[in-house]
Amino acid sequence: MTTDLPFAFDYDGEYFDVCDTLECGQIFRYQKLSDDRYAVHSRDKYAELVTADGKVKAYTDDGDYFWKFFDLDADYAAKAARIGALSPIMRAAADCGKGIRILNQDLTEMIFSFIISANNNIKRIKLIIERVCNRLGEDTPYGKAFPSTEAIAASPAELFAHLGAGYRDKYLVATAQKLLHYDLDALLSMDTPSARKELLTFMGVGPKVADCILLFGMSRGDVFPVDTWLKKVYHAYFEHGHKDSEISTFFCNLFGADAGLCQQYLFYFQRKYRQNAPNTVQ
DNA sequence: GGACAGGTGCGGT
DNA sequence: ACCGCACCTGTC
Repeated sequence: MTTDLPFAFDYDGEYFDVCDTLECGQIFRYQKLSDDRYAVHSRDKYAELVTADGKVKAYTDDGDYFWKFFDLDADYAAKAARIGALSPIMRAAADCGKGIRILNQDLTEMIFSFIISANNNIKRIKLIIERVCNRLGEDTPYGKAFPSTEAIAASPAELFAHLGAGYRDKYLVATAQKLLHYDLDALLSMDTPSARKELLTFMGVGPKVADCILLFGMSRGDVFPVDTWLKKVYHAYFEHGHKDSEISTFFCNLFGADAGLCQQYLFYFQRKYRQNAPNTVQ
């Protein structure tokens, strides 16, 4: 245990699996310390989570923040039961991923993180974000904070290329400069379709990244990010009639307000049991 | 060495 | 509005 990190709360583990929650593609700033211990960074905050005897214990300076971060007020037993009742495949996916929580993360951090995630794999995304934080983030008692919009906007694009972001370098700077004079509270107050349309005007944000920002950074459960894994899921377990660009809408119509959690269950299910064809990302 | 995974921007239609 | 290609890095 990191020294002088206070105990904050514990939570029954049946519907809160730290490993499954952190490793299903919604967050990139975490480390596995051992089989039952994980470290998590969000903004300038830090927590360690220890799983033992069917319970998760959180150690952090800001228990309120991480309680909300892990969505612990929501009833995932009810959600998983409702989703599992939809079909045999959703039953299997919900049973497999019932420990997943949809994280409530920082909006700005999600925008930059998922721009980096585009056309990229989790291992490399984690590495690039870590380098960006080390280079531009403020010091905290437990490591670097996620960089400010100002710090990213003031950096030359070449810096991000040098840190491994490749051709996404200019997307980061362009979006940071746009956000300098942007009202994110207005974005947060929009309905989901309007906010999605607005996010699509950000450089480096397409349909998939916009849906990830809405789901993980704006607490919008009624979106369904479609990446290559979900395209495989669609063709393997659902239909064949839709073009790739229509798959997200198909799943949103099917799952409604639960679409985002259904996506996480299916993503995790596919990665856990069906990781034959695409990159085996670790 | 060469193919390919991984989403978005852009130019052409 | 839709389609096809370029883009960067890592892995097989």
